[in-house]
Amino acid sequence: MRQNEHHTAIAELFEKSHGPLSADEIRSEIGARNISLATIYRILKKATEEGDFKEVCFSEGPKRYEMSHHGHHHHFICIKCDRAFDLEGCPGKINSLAPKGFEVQEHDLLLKGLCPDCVA
Amino acid sequence: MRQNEHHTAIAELFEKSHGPLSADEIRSEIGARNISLATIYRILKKATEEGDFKEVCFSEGPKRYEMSHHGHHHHFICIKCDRAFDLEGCPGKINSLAPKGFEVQEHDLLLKGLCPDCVA
DNA sequence: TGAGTTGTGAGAATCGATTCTCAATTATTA
DNA sequence: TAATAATTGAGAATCGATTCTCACAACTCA
Repeated sequence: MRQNEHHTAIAELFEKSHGPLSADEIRSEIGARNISLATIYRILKKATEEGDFKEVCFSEGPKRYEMSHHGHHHHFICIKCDRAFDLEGCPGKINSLAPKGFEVQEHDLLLKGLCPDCVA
Repeated sequence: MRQNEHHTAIAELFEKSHGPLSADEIRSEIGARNISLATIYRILKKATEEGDFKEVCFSEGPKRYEMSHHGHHHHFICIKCDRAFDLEGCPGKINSLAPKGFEVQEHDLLLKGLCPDCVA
């Protein structure tokens, strides 16, 4: 596969994914024999710089990535299977939690618990 | 200093701090000549296990710690000086962002931007 | 086709954070 | 006090994540 194909394959993965994926998750999904981690990181870095993909950092674990054209949203992470899920919506007024003097530029919200698969 | 004194010194740091501190920040505050990182990590680990201190993980950077007797609250992190600050309050209903089937156990909220010192 | 360019895999190297090792120090106990 | 036990600092070792290296393979296009 060539760079563009890799890029496309990863973008397709994102589109059908429940949430952001880590380099390692991408590798497992694509199939370890078909792409090396180094290449995945190269694609991710390039696409992130170009604005196609977006980094999503959680408090623990590796960085994850998603398509950057998603609107503002938050995530749920399963404490059992470690998968991340997109959540729709965002409670307003979050930024007003900061006292005067602080200049809020963005906020992250992460819910943790069990995903439907792991609840069962 | 002996273990209890270290513990006490760190707890006092927390009490007068604006927010959670990393091992390295604790070291700078206490004074590098008086305590080694290894010892700080030892104290932090022990006190965390015993429930005195609590880990606070942000998406980037090292773990930070705070007194565990603080009530539920969130944090602000300054993108310039990297310091973390406690925020009071929490918008309710956050957990209801998760769709049916998800079992929410906790949530983290992090505001990012410039602290008063760095705005100036 | 062939010279030059670009992309690749595999594994080594690096990164920051944290933990481990171990000899030296300090406390505790008999 | 002497023997024993616990704690410490300094730096080495380790950790998972990511980046780098480099020989090789696959493109480009004249």
